[in-house]
Amino acid sequence: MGHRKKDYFSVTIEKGLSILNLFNEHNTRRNLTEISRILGINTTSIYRYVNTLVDLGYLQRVSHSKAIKLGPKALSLGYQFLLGFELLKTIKPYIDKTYKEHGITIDTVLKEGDSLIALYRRESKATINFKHPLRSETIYARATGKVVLANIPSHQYADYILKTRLVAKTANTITNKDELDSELNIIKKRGYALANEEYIPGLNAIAAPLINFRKNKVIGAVSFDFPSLDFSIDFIETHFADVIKKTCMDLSEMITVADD
Amino acid sequence: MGHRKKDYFSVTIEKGLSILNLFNEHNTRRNLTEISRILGINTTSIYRYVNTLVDLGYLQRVSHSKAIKLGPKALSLGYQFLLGFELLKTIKPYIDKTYKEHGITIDTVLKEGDSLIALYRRESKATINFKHPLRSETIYARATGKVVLANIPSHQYADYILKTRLVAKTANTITNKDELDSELNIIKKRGYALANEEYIPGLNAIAAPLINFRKNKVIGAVSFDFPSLDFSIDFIETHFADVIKKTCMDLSEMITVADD
DNA sequence: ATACTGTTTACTATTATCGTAAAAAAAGAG
DNA sequence: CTCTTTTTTTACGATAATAGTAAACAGTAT
Repeated sequence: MGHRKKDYFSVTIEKGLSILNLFNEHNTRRNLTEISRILGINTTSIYRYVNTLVDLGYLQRVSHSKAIKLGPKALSLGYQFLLGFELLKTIKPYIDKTYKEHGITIDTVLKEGDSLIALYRRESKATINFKHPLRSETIYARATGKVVLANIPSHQYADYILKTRLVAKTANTITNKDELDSELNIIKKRGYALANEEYIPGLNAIAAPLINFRKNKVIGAVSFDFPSLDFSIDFIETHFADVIKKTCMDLSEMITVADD
Repeated sequence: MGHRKKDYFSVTIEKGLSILNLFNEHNTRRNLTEISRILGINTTSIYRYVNTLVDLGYLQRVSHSKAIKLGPKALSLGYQFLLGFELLKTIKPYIDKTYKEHGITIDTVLKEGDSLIALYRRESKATINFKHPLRSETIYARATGKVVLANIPSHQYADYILKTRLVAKTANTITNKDELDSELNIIKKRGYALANEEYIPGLNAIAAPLINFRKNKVIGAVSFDFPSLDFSIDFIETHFADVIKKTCMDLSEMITVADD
């Protein structure tokens, strides 16, 4: 019986990748025990896996220490992934063009389960560098997240809202489910979402959804981000609502065509 | 006996990663048989592995076709790798600063076995976009490669030159071993390498090595790239030799400290 | 010295994977 | 549309890879 998730699934590969996933911007170094503890896998197994990954060059031992860090192979695989990701290739030129036209910060995200994944970002020099995470779970607090939630099928939203606790990221985060409901209704109708410092203090945003028209499914969102000090929500809405709707409509068409 | 490379090495992980490695800028889609053929692994095994990677989100089936492409998990892992790679974090601010000061195209590469891996690149707007590969094997034809070769231990160079056939990338590529030898001697002495359209027609470059002083080992190189039409080799040498030497000296110090 | 924490090695039982073979599903040809 | 060819998916027994215990080893702190 074992605990194989299903047939034709390789648990070993899953474990190997879960190790690589432990390394990121905030955790550049880890040791065996730490990895073993986090993943709940026997030290000896971790030893074997890490050894393998070191041999292959994806990980590297830090000299004179037991710490392990990412190796050069990881770097080149990283670049390969970015360059080989079709959706990114499709949207990048268009985002770049829009960025040049308006000189604003543009954030593109992809829906993955109940999270958002950073797809591509261009930053206005004027903006303070707001640090968005690569993957964010608190999607109800972001313009991109709200516009995604507003466009998923209602049963899917019901599931989501049932298991999600609305935690305040800032003073403005919507933490009441009824309030979120009616906000999402408005968003769905008008085709874009606004976020008034709901995610990060000092950050205002407007977002519209990316839709695969063939499957009639929301797959992500695009947002324009502004420092709230210089750009009020009203100003953003009057000046950028049409732009972002147009941007997302164009991108959605490109995506639908590219996605077969 | 099997064919385990050694104990404490997981063949399965190696295979899983070799599949992911097949996807890149030029090959965004592949099918099972293709993967099986390239890697020389049984179709059924590939089926299991690909299934796993699809389940985990690293790969994605293209709808209404048997093709497979990279999935969102691959994208986020890609970003994670770039952000989590310590060396990149260390050198990036300095390269950015140098870029801003001089407004030239700067290429940073890492030595990995007998290849060079792209570490970080800033491009001058003025330059035509020369497409450097992420990983290049013909290192004897590049300024960065030559400066690396000039600084590896002589026995290592002997090994390298024995197994390498010097193929002409352009009319100017050095394809004679004796000629390369004396060129490398000069490079070693003066501390920087010049490449006069040896790699890509129309591209001139000057490069200096990145050295880990503690281990006394060359780990990569930095080059400034110029369109040969506007920048002669002589001009580049007189104006940028000192700059690149200083740049690499500073970076080498940072690297030595950061690398424990 | 001694205890403590973390890494590496040795060694079998277990079970995941391999690989043959055959069924099913697509794709292509006529 | 039918037949052929190619590709994907399932089934299953043999085999070899991995898990995991236990113990040795290395490094660090007390």
